[in-house]
Amino acid sequence: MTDIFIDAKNHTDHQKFLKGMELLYFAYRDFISWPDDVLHALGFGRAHHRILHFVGRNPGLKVAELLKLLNITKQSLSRVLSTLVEKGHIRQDIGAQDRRQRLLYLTDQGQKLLNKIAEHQKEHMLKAFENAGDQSVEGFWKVLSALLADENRDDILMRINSGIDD
Amino acid sequence: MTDIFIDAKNHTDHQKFLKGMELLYFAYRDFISWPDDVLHALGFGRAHHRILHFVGRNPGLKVAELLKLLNITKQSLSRVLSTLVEKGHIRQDIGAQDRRQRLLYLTDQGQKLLNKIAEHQKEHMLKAFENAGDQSVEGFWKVLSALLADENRDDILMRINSGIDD
DNA sequence: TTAAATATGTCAACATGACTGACATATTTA
DNA sequence: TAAATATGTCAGTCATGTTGACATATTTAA
Repeated sequence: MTDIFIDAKNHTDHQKFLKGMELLYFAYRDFISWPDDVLHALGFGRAHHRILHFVGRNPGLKVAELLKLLNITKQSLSRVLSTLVEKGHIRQDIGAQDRRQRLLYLTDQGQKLLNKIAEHQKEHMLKAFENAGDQSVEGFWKVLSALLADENRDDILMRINSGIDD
Repeated sequence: MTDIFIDAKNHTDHQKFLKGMELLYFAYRDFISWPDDVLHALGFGRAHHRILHFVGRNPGLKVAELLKLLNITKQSLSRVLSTLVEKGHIRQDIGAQDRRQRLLYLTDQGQKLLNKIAEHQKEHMLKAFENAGDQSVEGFWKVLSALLADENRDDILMRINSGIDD
């Protein structure tokens, strides 16, 4: 690919917009929609994966926090979360200070499932990062951070970066 | 935000993966899911938007090409495309060389609708690009290009870059 | 010239993951 | 003790995808 296709200065605003929009659409699609045998064999879908992911990343997450992260209603969450609890992938502990709260944790089984699911995506993304180079990865992060909704940005960046500087 | 949160060298592979994955998820979601009054008032959804977009970008697109771009079945496309044709936003011309083909074009009405829909997203993305800077935008494009599925990459990049060097 | 392949469209049934509205229970707070 | 809060559940709906079967018009190949 010749440089003209990457050099942002050679693009009009409208071309930048179209390119960003289309690349984001196709790349997101290709990244999330791989043949997901593991999940499907268990009767799970992407909604289950998302819950496993965020509970794995935030052990002790409260139901209300998960709802806010996923930006869905409790009725939507209920069906999906219930099956994960029933099948022993997620554990719900009663809150220590507030006994109304349910604190969510992955069970060992849930952790194993999550690891298995993530394998392919991890490989895919790290290969892309390697091909693009560290400087491009930093640009990728910067643009994505800027694309976040203003109301969400601080919250999300804090969550995402927690643990990086440990 | 201190530099440590952006410097890729300070991340382990697993941290890079998690950060890329979550940022991509949240940024994509925030970018596509704005309060879409214009579409909704007409009884249209995101599927309609996608068709308007790709037909607008590729005038004379064949149905088969659109199906391949969107990666959906013709049955799925049918419902959505039909309503767009019925309501006068898309025109289907019979192919000149091959009369079995239907070549898709936006009508003036369709073009107006698309412009209206794109307004907010264009503003959102260009503001993000401005905040991040041209160098980051180039990194953003590079990583997204690398994230495309290998089978799709050449095709998609050719489409996306067509018109940039005119 | 006819048979097969191709491009498109349509009917029907189903899956997933969202939504709204109404209501129930347990627990904490004012 | 009453109100607010955190969670859960029932029931119905919607948007968008899927598979399978079949129909029509047109082009291509034997």
